[in-house]
Amino acid sequence: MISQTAEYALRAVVCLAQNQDKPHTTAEIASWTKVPEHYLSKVLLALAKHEVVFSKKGLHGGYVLAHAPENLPLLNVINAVDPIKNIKSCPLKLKTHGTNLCPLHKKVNESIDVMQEMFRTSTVAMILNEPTKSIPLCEAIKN
Amino acid sequence: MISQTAEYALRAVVCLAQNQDKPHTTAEIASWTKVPEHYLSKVLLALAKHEVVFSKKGLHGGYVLAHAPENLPLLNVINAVDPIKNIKSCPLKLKTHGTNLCPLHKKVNESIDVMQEMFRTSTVAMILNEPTKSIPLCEAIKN
DNA sequence: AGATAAAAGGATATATATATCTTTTTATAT
DNA sequence: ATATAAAAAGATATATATATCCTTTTATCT
Repeated sequence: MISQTAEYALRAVVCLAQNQDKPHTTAEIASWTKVPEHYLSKVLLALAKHEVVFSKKGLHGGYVLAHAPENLPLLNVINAVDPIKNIKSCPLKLKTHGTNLCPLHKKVNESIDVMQEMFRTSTVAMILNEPTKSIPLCEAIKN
Repeated sequence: MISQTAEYALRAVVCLAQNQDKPHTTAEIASWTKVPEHYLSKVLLALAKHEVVFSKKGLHGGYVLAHAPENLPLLNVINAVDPIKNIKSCPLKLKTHGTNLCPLHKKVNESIDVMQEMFRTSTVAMILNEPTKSIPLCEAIKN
């Protein structure tokens, strides 16, 4: 339901949230998240453009989170790379429908709304703090 | 959130549900639903393979619904052409995670579940019967 | 049986998403 | 100032989804 690119973006952001000590390079993040490095570079670019992350150029540069994990909904991350878009008007371009969606498209739209709402109300902090055996991106397992 | 192909499939099925008098040809359905005819032909093939529709070959043939609209969840239509798949195991192939998803992938999976549930509990009949000004696929508007 | 209408199937084209590689620009530290 | 590390940008490749066209098979009617 979310694109591969959005999944990559989420991984990168979770990774940065787990390592807020200093900027991290694309290469580092790629290795941790198992995302193809040069593709990740584009993903991080998009995240920077949307101010989800902050990029620091030059020596000892890299990427850092632009917001505290508590203030960073997953939806913002997804929308930076692959926006979840509502249906605004009839996909069949039926003139009489226009912006008044028929039941079919209302239902499809409703599902999009629900999805947005789920990701809007889930922050990166929630992902980090949820009690679990499997730590995101890490082989380690809690006891 | 659902693919173009899934949208086409939904349109075709709603169209057949609105016209259950006799089999309808790919060309007819294409014209009503505004789906590219030759692409629709493949979509209908997939729907037939999954027994969502029934195909009748030869003269006066075409496609008919294989089930009453009341017994046809939208999910069945979508899954015939573009299955909504849950995440079964860690996308990073982390050995220690395996089938025990981390919070990030649990959340993503949860959103997939919700989506499935919405389309599972919505039937084609519900789409047809919902009171509305905009009738699916039709320019006509109710008063 | 023959003509015809329709689905089924195969081959190909186009567009979009995903991925890789190389060069350029920018900032930092010495 | 210079060297270096890093992001940014550009160009290209690959894969997948979407779309089109053409041929073959199947069923129906006269």
